[in-house]
Amino acid sequence: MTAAPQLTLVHDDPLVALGEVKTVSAGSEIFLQDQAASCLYRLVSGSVRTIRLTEDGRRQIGDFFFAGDLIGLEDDGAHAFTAEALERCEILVLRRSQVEAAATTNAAVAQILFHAGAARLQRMQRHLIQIGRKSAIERVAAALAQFAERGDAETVELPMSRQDLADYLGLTIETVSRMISQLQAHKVIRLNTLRQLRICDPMALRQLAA
Amino acid sequence: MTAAPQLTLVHDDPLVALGEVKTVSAGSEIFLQDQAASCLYRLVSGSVRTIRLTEDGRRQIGDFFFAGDLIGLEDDGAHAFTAEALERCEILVLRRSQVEAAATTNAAVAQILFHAGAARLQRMQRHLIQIGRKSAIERVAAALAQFAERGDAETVELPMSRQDLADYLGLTIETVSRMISQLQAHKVIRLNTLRQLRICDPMALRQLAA
DNA sequence: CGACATGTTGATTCGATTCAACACTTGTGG
DNA sequence: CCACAAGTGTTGAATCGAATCAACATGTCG
Repeated sequence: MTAAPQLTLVHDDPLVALGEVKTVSAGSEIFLQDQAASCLYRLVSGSVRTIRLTEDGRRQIGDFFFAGDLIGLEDDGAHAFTAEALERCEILVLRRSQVEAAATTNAAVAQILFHAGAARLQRMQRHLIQIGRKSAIERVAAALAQFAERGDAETVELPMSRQDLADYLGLTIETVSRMISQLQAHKVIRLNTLRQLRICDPMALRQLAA
Repeated sequence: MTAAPQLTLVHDDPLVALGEVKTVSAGSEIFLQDQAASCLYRLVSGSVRTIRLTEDGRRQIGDFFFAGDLIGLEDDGAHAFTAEALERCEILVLRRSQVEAAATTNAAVAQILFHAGAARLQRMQRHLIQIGRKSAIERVAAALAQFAERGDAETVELPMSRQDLADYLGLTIETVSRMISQLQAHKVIRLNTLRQLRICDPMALRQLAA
């Protein structure tokens, strides 16, 4: 479950031979909603959000991605979401056709795709429960706890805006803000800056995340 | 997107050789939450729901499955959900290890797994948006519209209870009931029985589904 | 420094939940 | 076959949590 360190990842990764690494600047798009999905992307460094905009302007964040994650797996024909770099990113760009071909001859590649796909589905299921059956405070606590798992320290970086968080959790920006304030008031977390916080009471956070 | 007729499916399916068909009676479990996920299941006939129960008793339906669907794809180590037959079902039981092995030598099998996985992810994304960003009436309308796509007639069978629908949509049973009543009052649908309805105004339904 | 974007906080409103009563459907045994 | 009971679904009234509307604070960047 825990991501291998980056360097190891890049060197061991049998996918590396199948594509090339590109650098993407903060805020720019990696692929667009409704575009043909001819590529897969392995995020080498940085962080990415996937967004879907509905006709009437509602916004849903599909997920946030970090180093090691495979992006674009769910898009068979066309991309259902737009992927945007939250900060400067390095991404390994892979032709979908090439990867699928490789998977039939190289068991390691097939393994990677299976596991990445299954992991993706499990993350989405967790996300579904978060959104479908949890209160505002639980959703925010769960999201923070989740980000904390990534960086193993108790210091959590939030590369995304409050609006992103809101659209990820199916809440409004005001509610997210209120819940974060509430967590602070209860000494569960402490904001260093708006985008960086320390988890003071991990137990309480996990409990709230339910 | 539209499921092939059952017979064709079973005969053409390269997975058939890899497993055996079993019959499951209504209400019984196909696999259990947190159980080791050693098998995949191809639903040959009938319908299935996947459920997750949280410690504190909240219930979330992962999805409903119908003939042709592949169940258990998302579960790499252990099953995140319990799968239960909504009615008498025939299921093709496949050893996961065997299928994965077959995928590396048989491109058709690999294809099936990729496509099924991608389709699953896309359904979940749609589900996520439904739950995260839609009102009660939109969620119910979207769910009915979705079921209507399956059976190509305007008559829709609902093999699941109102409670299932509620837990699928992240609503309460009362709200689901109210929304269905409302759709009836507006002549968008008409209940034949509690579990079977006719869509009188497909345009309006699609519009409400947003 | 000043301007604009981002985030916070408060007051009010609104939609969905909760609690409660009632209706319908289904299955069982007398 | 009917009576009854249990399960399932519907409807109404009151409540609650999150959204909305609005003002203000803070952070960021030219």
